Amino acid sequence: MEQKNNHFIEEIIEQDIREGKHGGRIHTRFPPEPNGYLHIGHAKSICLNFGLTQKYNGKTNLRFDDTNPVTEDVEFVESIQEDIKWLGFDWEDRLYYASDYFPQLYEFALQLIKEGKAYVDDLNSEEVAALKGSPTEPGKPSPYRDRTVEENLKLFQEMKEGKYKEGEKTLRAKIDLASPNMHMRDPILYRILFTPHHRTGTQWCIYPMYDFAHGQSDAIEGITHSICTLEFENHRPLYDWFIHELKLFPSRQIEFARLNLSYTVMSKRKLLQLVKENIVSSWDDPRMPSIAGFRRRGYTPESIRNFATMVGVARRENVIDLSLLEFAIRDDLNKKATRVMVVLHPILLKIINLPEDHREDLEIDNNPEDETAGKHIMSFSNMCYIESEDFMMQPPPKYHRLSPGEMVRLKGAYIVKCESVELNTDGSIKTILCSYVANSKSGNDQSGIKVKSVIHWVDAKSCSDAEVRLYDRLFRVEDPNDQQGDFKDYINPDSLITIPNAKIENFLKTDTAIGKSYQFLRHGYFCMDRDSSEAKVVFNKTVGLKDSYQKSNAKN
RNA sequence: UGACCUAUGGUGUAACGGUAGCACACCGGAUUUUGAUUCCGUUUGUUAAGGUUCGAAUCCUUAUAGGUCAACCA
Repeated sequence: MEQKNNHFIEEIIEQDIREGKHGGRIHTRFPPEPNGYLHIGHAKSICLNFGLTQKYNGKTNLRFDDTNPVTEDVEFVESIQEDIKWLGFDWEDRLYYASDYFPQLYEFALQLIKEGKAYVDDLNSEEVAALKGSPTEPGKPSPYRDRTVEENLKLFQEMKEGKYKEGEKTLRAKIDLASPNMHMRDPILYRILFTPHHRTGTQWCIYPMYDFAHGQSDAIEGITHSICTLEFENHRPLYDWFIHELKLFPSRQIEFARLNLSYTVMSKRKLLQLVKENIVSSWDDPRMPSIAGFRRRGYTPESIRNFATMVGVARRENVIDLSLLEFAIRDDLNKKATRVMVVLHPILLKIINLPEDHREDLEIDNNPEDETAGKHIMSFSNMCYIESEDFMMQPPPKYHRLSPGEMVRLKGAYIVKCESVELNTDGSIKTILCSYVANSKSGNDQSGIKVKSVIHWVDAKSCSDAEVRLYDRLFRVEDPNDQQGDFKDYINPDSLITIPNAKIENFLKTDTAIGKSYQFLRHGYFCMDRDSSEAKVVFNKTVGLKDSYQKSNAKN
């Protein structure tokens, strides 16, 4: 899916190339914190960063911004790498960690102290906050702001040696307490933390703040275009201050608007809450907007990359319609997915003018969109299951499916006519009794009969059972963040409906592998879930087919 | 009521002072052995008011609305 017009970041890059900035070199990075799984918003950023360097022949680093050992974990380091690879991007040999730079960052801190531009503060967090002022009032200096260089050097050394407790001391930059930008009011550079780090263990007990690590990490790696989301815009003057004071490589930070998707939440905190409180089964629950969730749901990397292109890159806040993502996956799977027949809510149909022992093999197209996809065999007898909603005793107007006296085609098989029904004692339908039109065989129809509808079916004598999990949007409201009360009050109670005994054609039992996508004819796209076993196959609904009949019904 | 940022159909996103276009959604129609796909078409928009200009979505001013910032989180 090519985009014709450049977005604003491409414009900046092309101008830099024209002007020969950094010798025309383009180098970006994707800098996740390993404290959760990646979500679709990260996917946008990954596609942006790696996509840009593919387009302009540059390089993209993967760098873990792991400056807070309290929340970070190797589980996330691993899942993040897996998700980026799955999306189809490669950082080659450029896997870095901000923690790799701890020694150098420490030297940077010493440099600032020696120049009188940083000081050790004894105030606790409440006291610091109290003196910081507010956006409309200037801050006040800490009583420790004017310590001598020697004293600061000694105290910072002692902080590093573990002589002080967590929270007892911090290192702060000495910038401007009256700045209208709160980030310039003597930001904290280092804090004391005794939690072991997932990579450096107990080697350090002082850790740089993100603001003191991120920009310098970019500079160390020679990142030319440091792309991040809008909320870091106010931090840029601080990063530029560090670059200037420490005389570092001048990476240029460019901010863009993060992705928001309707009917879901995107904050890591809220996603973590859904997992921790068992509202979803795991980080890769198919209802989660995590990359792992979409993967398990049956989304393809191509569809997500196309989606990322279609949403565009700009600087205004946005909420993308879920329907655009659904379009992207339907568009991709329509071209790729093998068509099979699965009956979700079966009702028995018996063909009365066929012998009890009739058996016939029919050839079914694997994909009418792809001539090279071939065919598969489906067996046919005098008994089959059809979808219960494809039959009505008293059909409403414009109902094209089966009802008494009416004809439909069984997809890939014959035209059948409903002659009567057999009822259970409670009045419900036990069996639909039909005659079939012998010379109407699919592909060789001599009957001349035109039917209004073609319905799917499976052979009742050879089909198997499968569990089918029908997924729908996780939230009932478009913007769960913008509601009264807790966002969890707006969970869609029907976001998962499990059908324990759907009827699947035999081919599907033997052909499938975990993660493989199919189109269940007239239903939607499904893929085999990792919960499948020999005894029971499980399918996840990726997305439904568009359904103009249901839509017109909903209107009436 | 501080600083910074943003404002184009329902949702996104283009138009680089010169015909407001594209995608999704929506609504019609054609085709169809998936009420799918495909194809065709309709409707819908420059936040407001001034200014500059032959000409403004675009430049300037003001207003309005929204976002970000006062973690020892990132």
